[in-house]
Amino acid sequence: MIERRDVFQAIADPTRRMIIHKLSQGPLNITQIGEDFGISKQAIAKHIKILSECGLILMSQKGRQQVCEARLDQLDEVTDWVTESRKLWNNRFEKLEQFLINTKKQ
Amino acid sequence: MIERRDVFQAIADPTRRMIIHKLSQGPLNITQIGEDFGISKQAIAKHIKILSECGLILMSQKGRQQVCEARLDQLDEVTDWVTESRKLWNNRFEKLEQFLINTKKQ
DNA sequence: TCATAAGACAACCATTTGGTTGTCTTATAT
DNA sequence: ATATAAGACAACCAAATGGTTGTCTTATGA
Repeated sequence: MIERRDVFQAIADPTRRMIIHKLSQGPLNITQIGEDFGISKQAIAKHIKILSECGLILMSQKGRQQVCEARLDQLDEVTDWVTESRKLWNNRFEKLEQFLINTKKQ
Repeated sequence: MIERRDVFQAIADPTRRMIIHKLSQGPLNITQIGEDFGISKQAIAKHIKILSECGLILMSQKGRQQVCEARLDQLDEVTDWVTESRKLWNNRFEKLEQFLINTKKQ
């Protein structure tokens, strides 16, 4: 099995997508993030760990609080892959056409 | 736990991303997709099932072959979410600014 | 015609995932 | 000064994931 724990896997979980959405509007600590979610603070902390491990959020200490800040540049990896796949997909007919031309030649 | 098995989860696996990449260039049957991957045909078939379940590929019978064709429109869901999050994130300073203005007023 | 290749179906397995609870440390606010 | 809130750390758990192998059915091509 190949190394996982990348941006794609990070945004695969709906809870983590909601966390990112929430943090997009400004930094929050772990307790604040946990509000509105029906899960324990520990569960949130685990999600935070995953998100920070792949660079989607930045942590900073502020007293006893752990402040989380979104850092969405890494999402480029996702849009890049989608764009690339879409590009290939849109060209798929050209490939077919080329094949038909080559076949006719013979 | 919330319902998973969506496009985000489908593209979370690197093998499935490679399958999509391969199919972006034209339809293939399951055996053909399996070539170059170091895993069993059955494993490939499982990935195909997941991808077709969330509409990223279309299946069609051709004799005893199962032909798979990419259908990447569903990836909009991903780009839409990324775009939306990015938009919020880019506006986060305006929010802060507004807060500071309101604070000064008092 | 008949061996064979394509793939469905099922059982199984180890690891990962997403969550829980409990204990411990340490800043903070009254 | 001290109760308390924030969160780290660890152990635990059920379910999901990504893979395997074996058997069975059925089109196909020599």
